[in-house]
Amino acid sequence: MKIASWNVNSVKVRMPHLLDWLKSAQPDVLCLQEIKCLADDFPRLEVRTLGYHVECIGQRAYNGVALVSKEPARDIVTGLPGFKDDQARYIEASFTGAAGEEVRVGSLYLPNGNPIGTGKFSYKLAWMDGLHGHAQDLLRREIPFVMAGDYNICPTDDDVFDPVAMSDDALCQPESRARFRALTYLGLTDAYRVYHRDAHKYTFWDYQAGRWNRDEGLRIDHLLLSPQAADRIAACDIDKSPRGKDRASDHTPIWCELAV
DNA sequence: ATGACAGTCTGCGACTGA
Repeated sequence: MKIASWNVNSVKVRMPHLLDWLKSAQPDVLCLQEIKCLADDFPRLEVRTLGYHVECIGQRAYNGVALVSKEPARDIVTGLPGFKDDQARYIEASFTGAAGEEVRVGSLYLPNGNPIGTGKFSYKLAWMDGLHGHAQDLLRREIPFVMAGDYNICPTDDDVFDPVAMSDDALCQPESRARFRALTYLGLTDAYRVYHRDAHKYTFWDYQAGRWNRDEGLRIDHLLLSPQAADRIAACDIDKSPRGKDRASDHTPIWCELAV
């Protein structure tokens, strides 16, 4: 089962790239973030033409997350359980692997948190605490699950093109990183690091200052795997090709393959 | 250097993002 995550920065604008990527990459489940529209305005028909189902939670102009899947989603949950949130940042559902095994997949868009020292940063930390609590609940079920999305966290300085320039950024704060590590201490695995140990591998490049052309980016989109999912991981990589297109999102997809 | 991005709607400027 191929599971991917991509912050598309407006699903309407990115529709051609989204359709191209679904056709070429053939993910079983694609988690989208920043669809930036109401759920009713998601361009479902085009995606349906390729055989994919859509479940999403949206809002006007900002945020919004979706699950795009070959198989219909089951037991859908919208909003991070146990966390009162007026922003559309979480959706989760179950899918069935080839061997008939249930896999739970969450698509999350963690708050950016800038600038630090404001309510935006405390909201980010509270959201991460909520995610930690929900991960604990899912772990008790002992089923394979993947928490996929834009975490807005660079786990270490290796994940940042210029750690000094980013030292005051919410994406690199010790409090943000500690909470990301706490998820791994629960037993979750950063799928990318199972296969890739090298520094300076990115999933995001700012539109400004020629960051893409200079390969100056951030690794902020992550696939966190439960122990039962990590036991079945067969591959994981970042697909940089969509970022090089005209009118690209500032993020590019990350995907993993689970042998289920 | 009056610059150098890209989405959204309160829309032709402000807000948000990372």
